[in-house]
Amino acid sequence: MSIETLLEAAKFLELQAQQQQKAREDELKEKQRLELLAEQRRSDVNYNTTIHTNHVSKADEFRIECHQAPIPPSLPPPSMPITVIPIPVVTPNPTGSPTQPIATLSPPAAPPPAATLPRSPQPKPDHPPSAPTNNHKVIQNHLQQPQIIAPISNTKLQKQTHPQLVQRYSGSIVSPPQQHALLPQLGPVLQQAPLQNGPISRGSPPDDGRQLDNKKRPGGAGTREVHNKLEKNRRAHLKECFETLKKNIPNIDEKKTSNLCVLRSALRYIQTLKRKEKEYEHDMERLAREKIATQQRLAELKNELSQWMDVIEIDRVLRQTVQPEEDQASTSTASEGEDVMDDDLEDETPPRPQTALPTVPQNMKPELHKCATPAQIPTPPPTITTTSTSFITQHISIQHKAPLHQPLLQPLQVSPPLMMPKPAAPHTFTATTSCNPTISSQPLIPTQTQMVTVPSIHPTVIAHASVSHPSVIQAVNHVIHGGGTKHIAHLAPSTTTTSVHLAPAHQPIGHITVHPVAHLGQHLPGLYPQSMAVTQPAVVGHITHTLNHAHPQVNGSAPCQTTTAIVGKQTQMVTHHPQLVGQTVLNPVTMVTMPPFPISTLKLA
DNA sequence: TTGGGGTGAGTGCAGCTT
DNA sequence: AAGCTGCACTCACCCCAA
Repeated sequence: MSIETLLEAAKFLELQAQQQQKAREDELKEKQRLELLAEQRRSDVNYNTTIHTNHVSKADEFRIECHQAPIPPSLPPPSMPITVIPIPVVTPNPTGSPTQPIATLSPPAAPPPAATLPRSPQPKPDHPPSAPTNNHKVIQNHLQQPQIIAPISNTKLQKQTHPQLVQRYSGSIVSPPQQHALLPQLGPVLQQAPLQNGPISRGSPPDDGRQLDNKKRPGGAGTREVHNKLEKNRRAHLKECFETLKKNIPNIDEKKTSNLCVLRSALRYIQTLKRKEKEYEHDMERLAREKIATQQRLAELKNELSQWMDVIEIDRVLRQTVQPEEDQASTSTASEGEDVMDDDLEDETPPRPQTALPTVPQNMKPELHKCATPAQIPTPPPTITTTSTSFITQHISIQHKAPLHQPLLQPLQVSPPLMMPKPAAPHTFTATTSCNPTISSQPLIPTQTQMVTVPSIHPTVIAHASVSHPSVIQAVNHVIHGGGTKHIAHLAPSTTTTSVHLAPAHQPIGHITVHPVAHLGQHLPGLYPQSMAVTQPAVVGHITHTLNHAHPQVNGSAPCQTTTAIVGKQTQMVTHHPQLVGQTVLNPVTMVTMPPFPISTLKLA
């Protein structure tokens, strides 16, 4: 039996089926006309029918077959029904003897299968190519099932499943278990026999007989279909995970990266992160050690300074300087912007429109208003401009609350009003940044201000300083108000300057604020465009604290806003002691070398 | 055109759970 | 013991570079 004959038979059968179907449908109406059409078809639709069948999906074909199933009695038994070798017919043979397929192949043996599944014209075209052996025929029937199952499946799948399955099951097709394993993939129609019995027939003796050789559970709720679905999901999930991982890896090519590359990149990235983490830990340790050393140095310096100053002399100086304090401050800050501040201090009124240096009052305005009621905000004006946020945090918090056990790196607790920076002139940021530690002062610092302060001071240092000897402050004051003849003589080019703010006495610790003379650069841009104020906040804090407690009267009753105004009246205290300078600057990070300039001029300015 | 790499899919097997 | 799940193997297909 050649392929051509099979094809011919298939075409013939299909043609007959179509004819009969149409005839039955229209038999009553247009019987004669239908017959004429049928005649015409017979004459010219030979190829059309084949094409049509080829385009009809397998599922549809099988549906047609199912519909045609009851028809067979009326149909003449196809000469070559062998094309459809129903699996149930083949498989029931427990022995799995290959003789059965052969029997089905033989035309005489065809009728029994045809009874179960009547002639199907379509398989015929498929059959001949795969008909070399009986086994292949059986396989082909199996292989057709996937196509039937998923008519939507693209040709790729069909192509794929075909050779693969053929190859895999070429030698074991006869074995019932595998046939059974393939059954779940059968189309809805053909599955009817096995699938309808599938779960049910699992325990059925015939099925058991078929599954004897199957090590796996035969039917199970899973079967191949379910398992394949699960496997698909699993692979999809895997893919998703890879994509997620890929997204989380920086500097990785979005497109041309295989999973292997993703894994490698992820590994490298993780290693890099670990390295960085270690580096940061080392840095933290180093900084901690430096901080401790700095604290120790600071304590030593304070001790030396306290011993160095004569307490009696300091008291005398302080008494002398109590009254001249304000005068000197007002005189020393004769620059433009400080007129307003003086007015503020004296009148305790909101700053009037700026005259010469409008920016400064603008800076202070928000703070002045916010500090108008010291009771509400007992915080001193954050006049410290620094390049270190941590320093701001720690220093201000200490100034405000004077916690001796302030935790390291504790975020700054600043009242919301103070936290609000007010956009203003470039000078404004000076006060703003000092208030808001979140604003990194480093990039915001305008160049014209050129303020550099000692950034990192540990709270403990400040706390310690605040309770240390008042003689330090007195000595400083002595240096300043006492003419400074004695100590100013010691001024060196690299001078550290600090300014002391005198705040009202009723304010808590820190309302006498020691801050860098950053504003000095503002007030004296022409003189010292690059003037740097290097501050040792710890010492300063101590000084302020001591001053505050030692001479509350100097503050008078100026409210908070005046405190801010004092900025302009600040006593530009030049603390210059060779030891101090040489010893306090331990951490290069906290040190800013000042350009040499005449201290006397600076003080007078 | 061909070989290699990557990926999707099907399947078998083993371990675990019920 | 049956069922479920995950892993590994294999194959086919696609894409790309030589």
